[in-house]
Formats: sequence, C-alpha cells, structure tokens
Amino acid sequence: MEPPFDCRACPLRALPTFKAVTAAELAAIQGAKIGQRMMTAGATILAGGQATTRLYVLLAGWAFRYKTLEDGRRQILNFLLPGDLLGLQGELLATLPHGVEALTEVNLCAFATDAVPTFFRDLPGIALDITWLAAHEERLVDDAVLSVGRRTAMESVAALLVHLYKRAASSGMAAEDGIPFPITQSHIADALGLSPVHTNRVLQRLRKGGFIRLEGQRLQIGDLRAMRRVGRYWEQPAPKRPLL
Amino acid sequence: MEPPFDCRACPLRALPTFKAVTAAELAAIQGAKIGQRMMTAGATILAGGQATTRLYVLLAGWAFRYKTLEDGRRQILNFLLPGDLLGLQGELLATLPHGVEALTEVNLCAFATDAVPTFFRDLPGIALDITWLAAHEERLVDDAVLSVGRRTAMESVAALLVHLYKRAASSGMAAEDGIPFPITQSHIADALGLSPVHTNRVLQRLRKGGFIRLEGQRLQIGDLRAMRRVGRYWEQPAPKRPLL
DNA sequence: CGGTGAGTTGAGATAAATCAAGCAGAGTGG
DNA sequence: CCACTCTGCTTGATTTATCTCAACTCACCG
Repeated sequence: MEPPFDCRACPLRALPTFKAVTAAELAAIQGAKIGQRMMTAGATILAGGQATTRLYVLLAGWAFRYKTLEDGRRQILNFLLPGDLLGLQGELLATLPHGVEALTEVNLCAFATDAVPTFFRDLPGIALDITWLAAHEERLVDDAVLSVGRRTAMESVAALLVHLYKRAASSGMAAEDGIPFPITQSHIADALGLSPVHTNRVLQRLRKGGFIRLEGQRLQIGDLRAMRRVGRYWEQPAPKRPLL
Repeated sequence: MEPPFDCRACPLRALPTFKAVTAAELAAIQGAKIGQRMMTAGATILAGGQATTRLYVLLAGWAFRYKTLEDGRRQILNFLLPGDLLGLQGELLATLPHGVEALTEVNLCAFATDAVPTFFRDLPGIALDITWLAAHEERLVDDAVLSVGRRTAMESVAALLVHLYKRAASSGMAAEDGIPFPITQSHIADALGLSPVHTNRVLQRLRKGGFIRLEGQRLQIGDLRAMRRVGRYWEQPAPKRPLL
C-alpha cells in the first residue's frame, strides 16, 4: 500500500458537490488515513461475509456492491463512484453482508482500523458526516428496490442511466460526448433484476428512440428531461455531500 | 402527545435482543424524549417528501416504510417492528425520501428536534448506536433488493415470512400458535414487487405444502429450516442491537 | 490466428400480470 | 335484526413481459 497523499491536494475536494470542511477536520481525516491502494478492474475489493474489514474512500474509478444467492444469481445493490465510502457496514455490523468489486481500476484511500470509533469520540462533525453518508446510501438502495419492484424494464433502465449520468457529472466526469460508462449490459441486468438479453433489447429501443448514445464505454443522454419521463424518475435536489 | 414514560420501565429493554446500556446513556435517552404518541392502524406516521420531520422509536405495533410512483404503484421498502428507529433519514438528509405508515395501532416515542446533534456532540456511544441502526436498516433493504431482483416469487415470499417470523420472535411476540401477523396479502405483494393475485397463489402453495399456517392475523411456521430452504434464506447471526 | 468476452438477434417457453367474478366476515345504519 | 357496503381473500381464464436457449458477430488479445 502506497503512503497517503496530502488530503488538501485531493482533486475531489475542489468539486462543488462536496461540502467544505474545517481545517481541524481535514487534519483529523488526514491523520486517520494510512495509505492508498490501487486495484485493477474486476478485483474483489471486499469479500462478502468476512469478519474483519477495512474502511475506504473511493478516490478514483467505479465499483459496485453486490449480493449473491448460493446458486450464483447475483444482485448489484448500487454502484460506487468517487467520494463514496465503502466498508462501513463491515465496521459496524459484525460481518460485511455484501461484496464490493472494482469495475475499473480504482484508487482507494484507506483508514486506520480504529478510525471510526476515534471520529465518534473526538470529532462529532465527522461522525455525523459518516452517518449522513450511510443514510444517503440507504436512500439509493431504497430507490433501487422501487425500480426493481415496481418499474417496468424500460422504466428502470432509463432511471438507472439518468441516475448514473447525474452522479458521474457531479463527480466531474461529464464532457461534450457524455460520461465514461464502464458498465456492461450484464451489470445493468444484475442491478435491475433483468436478464442480459432483455436488457440488450431495452437499450436498443432507447437508442433507436434517440434517447441515448451508448458506445465505446461512453454514455450520452440527449434530452435528460425526456429520459426522466421515460424512467418516471424525479430526483430530489441534492445538497452538498460530505467527503472523508 | 402524552408525556414520556420512564425508560427504565420500558418492556423492550428487558428483551435479550437488545444491548445493555449504561446508566448515563439511559438518562440521556430519557432526557431527550419529549413524549409518546399513539396512532391508529392505517395512519400516515411520516409523509414522504416533507422537509421537517421528527425522530421516533417504535415502542409497540407494526409499521412500514414505502415509496410510490406518481401513478400509484407502491413499493414497501421494509417493515418496522418495536425497537426500530424511524425518521432518521429526514433528520439527516434535507427531506424525507419515503413515507411511513402504521399497520396496526402503534405507540411511538418521540425525540426532541435537536436530539441527534446533541447525542453526536455529547454521547459518542449513542451516536454510534444510531449509525449502527442506520447500517442495519440498510442491510435489510439490501436483502429486499436481492429478493425482489433475483428470487422467484415462491422464494421471496418464503424468505419474507421467515424474516418477519424471526424479527417478531426476537421482539417477544412468538407464542405457541406463531406470531401476530397484521400484514395483508397486498402488503406482501407491495413489498415483493408482485401482484396481489399471484401473492395469493404462492401463499396457497405454501399452505398446501404444509409449510405455513396463516389465518386470523397469525402466522405459524412449522419447519423453519424447510422454509429457509424454500426461500434460499440464510441469515447472518444477529448480534444484540441497540435500543434508543 | 484461435480464443474469449461483450453484444445482437430470433424463436419459443413461462412466470407472473391482468381481467373478471364471486365469497366470507366485519361494520354500519336503518 | 336485516340489508348493505367494504375489505381481504380466492379462483379461473387469458394475456404479456420477460426469460431461456441458441446461434452468430465483432473487437480485442496473447
């Protein structure tokens, strides 16, 4: 594991999505970091069921949380983008109830094993931020249940694409030709409870309807409002989020 | 709202499911409570989308969290039983992203509006408990996504019934003839993303297979192990949970 | 170049939805 | 005490969204 770098130089902190942090808090965060770790695409970052786990912040790259049934059926719970915390559940509950896998090469910022209790004891502001992030992630999963349970395939694919587009854009990944999109059709299928074949057909329809351009690992959405309508997806205004 | 009652006399605390609490913490919890409130079955405890919200502990009765699409399709996110916290998301995020409705008559214990920041500032142990409860609820929703996305109707119904059975039992509701079951088939359908008709047929099959007895608002599961097998449902050992 | 993973397309099968009707028990009001 | 209405449940018939199976293309890679 490489040594930690200077948090003040962290490129994420400059983004308007993230909340400002006091100098004291920043120092504490820096102090609790023990290093960064690169992992390659496809690597298992955290294995489900393991008792001892580590807390990370995703600095760069994409990942996802998932669960599997013992016969291999897999459900993706949500996708992780830069700024997301991972491993908190393993820290709090006895064992980590899900796995985390890297979708691209990722850069992770690791915390010391006692970082969480230390924050709660000495830095209530940061403790509250951690809880905020937990509540926020639960909101995402709530949305996922709604999609999988009550949206049609067409609707849930559209809603997922809009969601990812907005998230990636808020992490500063949007360009003229859309956002990077390292997700395969099978991943979309596993996130939405669909078969890969059907996912493919739905994507075709969205392409032919002129709603999206999706090729070469990039996603472009022409008319966001129209896609929102297709997906019955109206998101709540996003306040600034904390970054550890 | 009636005055708060003595937390030391709280019948829930006596149950083995709940973690012991120090005298100081108990006093702080008691101090932060401003009263109890009864609500009738079917009442909306918290409306989705509202900005100002209150934090409650469910003392008695059943409730559920849900989201709806604007055309009326409803998804139940999870069921709430005694000891569950409700309204935390509204406290942390700007607005409450889901609704909460009472299934039976409920008794709620209300906290003062500044209780959360106060706990985080002065009582790190309780703050950590709150975060534990948030992480635990997220785990439940993770399981819900897995059920809705990847289990068959038969499997997810079986898994839900086992889950509710265990939870109710751990809240001291189990008797010779099973547990109270105030949930209609439509609720089950909305929790699992199924139609009420299909839910009914699946329940018939479980009845005829001798797996469950379900009548008169009571649920009995003859062979838990067999039901677990049907639902592909193996839960992680439950450590003691905190109670606020 | 063979091999592998992602994506595509067609044909057919099926789990689950929808539509429709009817039944039983619990209230409610006359 | 008797209609009357409601809500929850049940059952049958039919439709449909989505899955499964299978084959084929294409790009990339060692």
